[in-house]
Amino acid sequence: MYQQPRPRVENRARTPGQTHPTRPETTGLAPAQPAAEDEAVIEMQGVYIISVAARILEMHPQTLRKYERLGLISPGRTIGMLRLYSAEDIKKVRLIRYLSDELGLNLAGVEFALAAFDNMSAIKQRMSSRLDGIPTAQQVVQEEMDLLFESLSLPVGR
Amino acid sequence: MYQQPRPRVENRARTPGQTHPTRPETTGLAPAQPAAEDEAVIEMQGVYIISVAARILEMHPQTLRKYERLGLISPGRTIGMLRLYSAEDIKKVRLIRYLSDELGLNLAGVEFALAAFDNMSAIKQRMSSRLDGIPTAQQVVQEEMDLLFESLSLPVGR
DNA sequence: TCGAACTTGACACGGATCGTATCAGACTCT
DNA sequence: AGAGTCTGATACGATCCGTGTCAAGTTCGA
Repeated sequence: MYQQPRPRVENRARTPGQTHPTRPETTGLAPAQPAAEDEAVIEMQGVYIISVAARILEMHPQTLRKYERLGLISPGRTIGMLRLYSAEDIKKVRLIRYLSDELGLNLAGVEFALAAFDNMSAIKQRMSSRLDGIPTAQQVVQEEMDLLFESLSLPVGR
Repeated sequence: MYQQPRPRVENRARTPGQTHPTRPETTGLAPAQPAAEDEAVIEMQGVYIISVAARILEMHPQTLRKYERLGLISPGRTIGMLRLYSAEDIKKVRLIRYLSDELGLNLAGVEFALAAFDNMSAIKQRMSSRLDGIPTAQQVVQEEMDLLFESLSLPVGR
């Protein structure tokens, strides 16, 4: 049914606390689609409230909230502060779950891996940019960095 | 009889079917340092048996053995199979402890981080090598990759 | 406006991990 | 000979993680 055991460590990464979330004014995020029975329809919308996202991912809603509390994901919000999970968010949760379940990382490790992944992407971008006039070198960097991503058992596209 | 808890690296090939650490004949694993006759093998320039290494690191010997069992470190051996920790090994244990204690990674995360680090070093090397004729590009790669190491809070020199 | 579903924080559980500790029996090295 | 190390096995107390529940308040579609 649900998930099995996980490793350890719980820590930082949190936005400055407030007793209650402040609504971001008139932020016009598209409201979640009402609960249609057909999940295919729901998936096509690309934005889901937590209960739908949890169902899609087959994970407990509390787990998704915890991931957010730890700063691993940052789903959008409705004007009324309801969480809205985009396709990107769903994808990221799947990556988190892979790192946790398959590789056995705890959440601190997941945080580290995600940061490493982001930094690698950024550096790859910077190198490519700085090698603008040298296509040969750009090619090399492209190939090798993709190799690096592969070696970490991480999907290249995020 | 070996690792079950997690799909983890279990290596350090050992001759199977032997009751106990079999000494690999007279040619087997030599101490980390080639020359061995002089003085006790134990005390040679930066090479320590487990009890000494544990004292230096202020860690439990069993913890060091566990790290080795998980493939995180690979100390040398005397002809009699006693573990010999080189300065490099000590350094690596300190890195492991940093990742574990300071960053909160579990051992699976440490394994991931060490692998990532090794892969990054290797890729950096490969890029530099392939950019042999383009010193400008080599410079860029050098700088950016060092930046990447820094961003991971990892010591550049291993 | 009603009610379902959401928000928050808090607390607790079972299982797993990790460092530490101990045991017995065999072996190494001074 | 004796201290120290080797092996595998077992066990412990903390801690972590996913899950679950609770109360009290809010949001939003119908």
